[in-house]
Amino acid sequence: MSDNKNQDSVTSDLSYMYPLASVLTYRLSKLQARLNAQAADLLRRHGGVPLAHWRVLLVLSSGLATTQKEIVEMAAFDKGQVSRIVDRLIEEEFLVSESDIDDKRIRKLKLTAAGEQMISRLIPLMQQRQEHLVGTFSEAEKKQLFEFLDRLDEVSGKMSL
Amino acid sequence: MSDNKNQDSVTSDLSYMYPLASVLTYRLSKLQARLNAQAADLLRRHGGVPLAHWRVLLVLSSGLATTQKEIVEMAAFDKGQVSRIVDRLIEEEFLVSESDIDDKRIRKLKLTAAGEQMISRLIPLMQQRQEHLVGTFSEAEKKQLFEFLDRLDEVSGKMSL
DNA sequence: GCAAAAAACTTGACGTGTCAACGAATAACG
DNA sequence: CGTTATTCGTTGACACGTCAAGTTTTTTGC
Repeated sequence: MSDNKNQDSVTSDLSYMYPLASVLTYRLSKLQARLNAQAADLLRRHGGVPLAHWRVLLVLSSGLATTQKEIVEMAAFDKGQVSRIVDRLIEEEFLVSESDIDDKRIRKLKLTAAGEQMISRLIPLMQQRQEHLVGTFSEAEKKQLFEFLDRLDEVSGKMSL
Repeated sequence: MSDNKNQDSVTSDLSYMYPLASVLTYRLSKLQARLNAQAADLLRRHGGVPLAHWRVLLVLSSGLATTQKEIVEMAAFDKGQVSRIVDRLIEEEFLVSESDIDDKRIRKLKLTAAGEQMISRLIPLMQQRQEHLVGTFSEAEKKQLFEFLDRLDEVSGKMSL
């Protein structure tokens, strides 16, 4: 009832100077923002953790990572951010760390019971959300969508101006 | 040569627990990150301003907004952020403001010569970038892509868990 | 072995984004 | 009118994200 409405007029208005792609990046960033807000909101309302913390916990819970380096590699997060988030998660007792015997640089990370509990409580919700998001896409459409994203990934990498 | 590689293994590894959509959000956020980095890099390398500042300047230069409120409406930015960015742009003398005679709450914003110059220097680059991004998409594909985004926008709005 | 390079993590600085509370000015309307 | 509601903008607080420099420990390679 207050601020931003008219998504439509925005894109069409700006488009006279940025025919498509700026509108594309605009659209993508708005979509991203909404998806993040939705996820963060879901996590908050169900007594969860901030979104970025959730993502870290999730990677750990999958068993695919036990160190910060692995988290960074798996999820393409920033290592600095991961370092700080892990600190917080340890403070909040969702994680414990022990230093590796063979390599004292490494923090081996493990979920606590509280951590496990939080994850298993929230995972079903997040899965429902995922279903909700892609539920309207047929298999063929999903495939196409991902192909588009692949192509955008590719061109978003190399550009030398 | 250092940190994150293997986009592929990431998505496929995580997908065992998050069949598609989590991968979708993952993919979108990575794509977003790359696009932003690309734009920010382009702006930085050509002596420009930070990305968010650029976006504000762009809306102003289009003539579609002359007040903060209008910027917020046009671009769906946060008004707090716009307030601070406008402050900085004024400090850096890309903008000037004068208070409206009829409504003393309002800051009427105008680009300075330096502001205009910066915009007109960077716009061609940004346009090239846009071309680069969507250049490989046919008209039909663009249409399809945008239809997908519309649909995702829609479901990303309403969800009550 | 030992110096140099690299790895794992930390820290600082800055930018981006969102939310909510607030102040000042204007508009609504009884 | 004058009170109340609304609007425009500011500010504080916090989460998120990126980059670069710095520490400690391990590896590499003479």
